[in-house]
Amino acid sequence: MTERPAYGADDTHEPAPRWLTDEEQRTWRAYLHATTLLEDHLDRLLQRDAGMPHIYYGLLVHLSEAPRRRMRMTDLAEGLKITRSRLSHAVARLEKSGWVRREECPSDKRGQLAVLTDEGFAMLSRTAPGHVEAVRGALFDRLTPEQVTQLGDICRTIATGLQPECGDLPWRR
Amino acid sequence: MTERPAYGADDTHEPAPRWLTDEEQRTWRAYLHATTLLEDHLDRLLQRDAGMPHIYYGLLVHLSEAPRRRMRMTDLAEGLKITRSRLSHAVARLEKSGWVRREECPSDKRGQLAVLTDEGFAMLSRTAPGHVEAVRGALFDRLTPEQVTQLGDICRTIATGLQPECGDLPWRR
DNA sequence: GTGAAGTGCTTGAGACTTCAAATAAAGCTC
DNA sequence: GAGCTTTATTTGAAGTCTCAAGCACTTCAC
Repeated sequence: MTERPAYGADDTHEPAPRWLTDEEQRTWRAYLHATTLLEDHLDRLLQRDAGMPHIYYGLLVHLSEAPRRRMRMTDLAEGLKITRSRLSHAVARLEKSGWVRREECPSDKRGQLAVLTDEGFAMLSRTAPGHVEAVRGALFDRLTPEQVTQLGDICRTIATGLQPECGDLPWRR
Repeated sequence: MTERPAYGADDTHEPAPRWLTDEEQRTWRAYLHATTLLEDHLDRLLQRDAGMPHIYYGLLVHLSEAPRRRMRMTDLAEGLKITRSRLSHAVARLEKSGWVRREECPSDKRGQLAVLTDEGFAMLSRTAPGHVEAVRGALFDRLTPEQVTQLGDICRTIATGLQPECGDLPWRR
């Protein structure tokens, strides 16, 4: 994607782009393939077993772990690393399915709480084992324990660098 | 997502699910956060600079490297790890923008070739340096060379396990 | 308090993805 | 070479995501 290309004819006076090395390039493509395939795979499985894409499923899991199984919309969006708008649409959809319910926030009249319903909880109970197996089968059963540690470190580094609050670093242009 | 949960009440006679360990769980969440944030980040940048999501950009790059800058639809879909249907829609959109053109396949009348236009090539030349910088800034400049190697190995392992042809392994249920 | 600015959340339109169904051309078998 | 199956691709509808407004409430400063 970001390779030292045949294009990028360097007759401008821009500073020469630091193209990716061969290894970086191979790694980048492997990353794109792995993440594309894994997301598709999990989406397909959860669509079949729970009738929703896996980000929606993650939303329900997140709620299930919150005190009283409810959270402010903004906190939920931050926890899931998605925009409020996307969350709003997602909750609307999950509300229609009956897995989530909205409640007014007592302390702030602008606020809304997303609440996991009993039906939602029951659905998680049913589908969680299958989902764990899918994640294991695609990821953890294929990696060595060292690789799991490495992947965790790498992902934390990437995620940290992309948190919204780091929004105006130079490479964000 | 796939944790040892409060739900999953184990009063059934199913085999006990192998819940994720703490470290696996942390790694899994870090993975989800990193991939979500990185995809959003690159999408936003490329939407701004090239007017398309980064998978479409990847499509153009892939074409730019092919002999005569053209490829059969099916090969392109496989190379990008996306479905033919998605590719079909994507090419239709890129055709409207003028970056890609379709051609009949001489050897197989069912076939179509996606061809990168000169305008598409020029657009890549313009935007590639910025895109490399974005990928570097978010990923390679933050990882050690060892981590880049590790990430490559890990992603290749994941991707290999999810190739379409491995479609009927037990954990795919 | 009152107005200005900020925060929390939703909405609608347009773009993208998925899934299932449709078309058209190969290839295979008798 | 006539059917049957398979392969290559497209289409349309339904669902999801993004972006830019929009509305309602809160906070801050005077």
